[in-house]
Parts: sequence; C-alpha cells; structure tokens
Amino acid sequence: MPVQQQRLEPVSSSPSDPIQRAWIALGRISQSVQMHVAAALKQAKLPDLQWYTVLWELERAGRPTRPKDLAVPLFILPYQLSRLVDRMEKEGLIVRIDCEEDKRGHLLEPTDKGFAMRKQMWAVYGPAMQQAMRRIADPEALKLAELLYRLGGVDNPHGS
Amino acid sequence: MPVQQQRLEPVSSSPSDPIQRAWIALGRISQSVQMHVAAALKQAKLPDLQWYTVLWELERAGRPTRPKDLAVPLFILPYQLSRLVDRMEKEGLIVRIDCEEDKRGHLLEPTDKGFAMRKQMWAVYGPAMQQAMRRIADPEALKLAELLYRLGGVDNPHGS
DNA sequence: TGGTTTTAGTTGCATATGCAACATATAGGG
DNA sequence: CCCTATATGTTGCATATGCAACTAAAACCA
Repeated sequence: MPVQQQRLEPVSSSPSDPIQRAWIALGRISQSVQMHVAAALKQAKLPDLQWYTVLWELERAGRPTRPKDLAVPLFILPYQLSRLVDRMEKEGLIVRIDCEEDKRGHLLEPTDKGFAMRKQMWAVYGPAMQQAMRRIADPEALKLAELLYRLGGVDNPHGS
Repeated sequence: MPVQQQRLEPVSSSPSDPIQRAWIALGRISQSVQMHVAAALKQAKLPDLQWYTVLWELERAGRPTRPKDLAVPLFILPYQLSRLVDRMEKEGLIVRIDCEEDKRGHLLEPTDKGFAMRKQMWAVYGPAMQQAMRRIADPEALKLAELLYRLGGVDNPHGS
C-alpha cells in the first residue's frame, strides 16, 4: 500500500445533482425525439434514419467515398457499416465500386434511386424533425446546440 | 381539390437552421456520452445501462412493481421488457412473484444480488457519467436540463 | 349472467447486432 | 527484397430485437 498520499480526495466522486439532472434529461429527451422521427419514417414505409444519414453524407461528399471516411461522421463501427452497405446495396440505393488506389477497399456512391430516396425521406424527416422540436424557438435551439457542443467538446461545429 | 385556401403557406416547412443544428447536436452528443458510459460498464464486465435502470426503478419504488408500471419510466415496449426481465431473472438479479390482485401479471422485485449489483454498477456508472459530462459546469448543466425538458414538453421534472 | 372488448404479458419467427476471427492489401524496417 | 505490423473490410456464430400473433385475465355492458 502507498506510504504517502499527496491529497485526501474521494477516488471517484459521484456526479453533482445538476450533472445528473442534465444526464437524465439528455437520455430521455433525445430518445423521445428520435423515436418521434423514427416512427414517422416507419409509418411512411421509408427506411431507417441511418440510411438517410449514409445517403446524405455521400451526397454531401459529392464524390465516391470510402467506408472508413463515412464511419467517423456516422459514429459507426466498420462491421456495422459493412452490413448496412450490404442492405442498402441490395435495395439498389448505393453501389460499391472498385478503388484503384487501395485494393483492400472500395468506394461508395449513391445510385439515382439513392438520390431520389434521400429526397423522399427528407420530405418526411424534415417535417417530423420540425414537429419533434416544435417546443423550442430558434434562439433557444441555438443555445441548446451551443451547450451540447460544449458538453461534447466540439469547438467549431458551424462548418459542417 | 380545395376551392378556397385561407393562406398560402408551405404545407410542411423545412426546419430552420437553428432547429436543425440543435437536432444534430442532440443526436451526436447524446450518442457520444451514452457510448462513453456504456463502454465503461462493459470494460468493468458489468451489465448494460438498461439493467441498471430497471434495478434502480425497482429500488426507488420500494415495493414489488408491475412490469406495466416500469414500462413507462423506462420508455420501453412490453415485449422488450418481458425479455429483459427474462434475462435479469436468469441472472438472479430480480424475481417475478405472483400478483394476487391481477392474475394476468406479476410483480417484480430485486433480489439481494440485484441490490448489490446496482450498487456495484453505480460505482462505475457514476464516475463514468461524471467523466462524460466533465466539460460543463453545474449552472450550465441546469440550463441544459431546463432547455431539454422544455423541448420535451416536460413541465416539472424536479421531483423525480 | 353471457358475450365482447381491453389490458397484460409472452412467444415464434425473421431480421439485426456484437464480437472475435478472418482475408487481403498496404506500410514500415532491416 | 522479405518479413512483420498495421489498416481496411468482411463473416460465422451466438445473442438480441421487432413485429405480429397469441394466451389469459379483467372490465365492460346489455
């Protein structure tokens, strides 16, 4: 056992009440609004939000993109993305094309059907998001985003 | 088709930029902090956060509780809870006991092992939450919780 | 009371997921 | 150049999940 200890502090302190309240609120409310949008998409017989995000990232990139470059913005593990791409390719929304520079991987690109699907999904997604967020006004929304990004340690989220 | 229209407005408007920013921040940051805590529990070879929440709600209730009364605070569907209870019962953390008043259902109660497990999980969960939330101070956390609850339409969350 | 509707909870089945192991290609170092 | 280490994706298998169909008890109601 250590003979000397610099300070006497609790080894691992319990979160303060405000922190716990924020934590709980974050879990509950994010789940609630996510479910609202997910339900809207399902009711419209459209694919999952994740599919939208893939299509959107590919469209935003504006060129064929490597899975590994998608994995980061999507917060997704490689094997998860691999199967997600499988399903989306099977539905004809994206295609895997050979990558000349690195024969291990490939490039992903939306098909025309993929572009169309993203638009179609946005027609449901947008209004559902609006509805889910209807209780806060724009200035509060900005404040909320700012606090969240500070919490997440993101410095400059305005660019993307 | 309608002969007269009161106003000329887009049928379903796109969310404003601040709303979209808040939406995206909410999704990303909540996922990020949740994953942080989930990883800490997994690394400690402890069960999922959901198990904690079940144990905690049962402990908080202070008496045997019906699944249907848990489903609401847990934001969980009946069939999900049914299987969650299966697994937790198999691990000896909770028990199903017969309900005299309503023979359809039963009551859930933590075992001693269940109580112990909740404490043990909190020893990891608490510090992990602290760590995940370390970037915001208490006053900001309160502001965040307030904004989130307003967004979710919850009036008085201070009680629970 | 007898019949219908609701509520509480479970389950069969198809699909999705996590994890660890795998295949293959590139990069790095003597 | 060869040998090892690392990076990029994929996959077998066990487990978890969503959905719809199901059982059974309670509530309603005529």
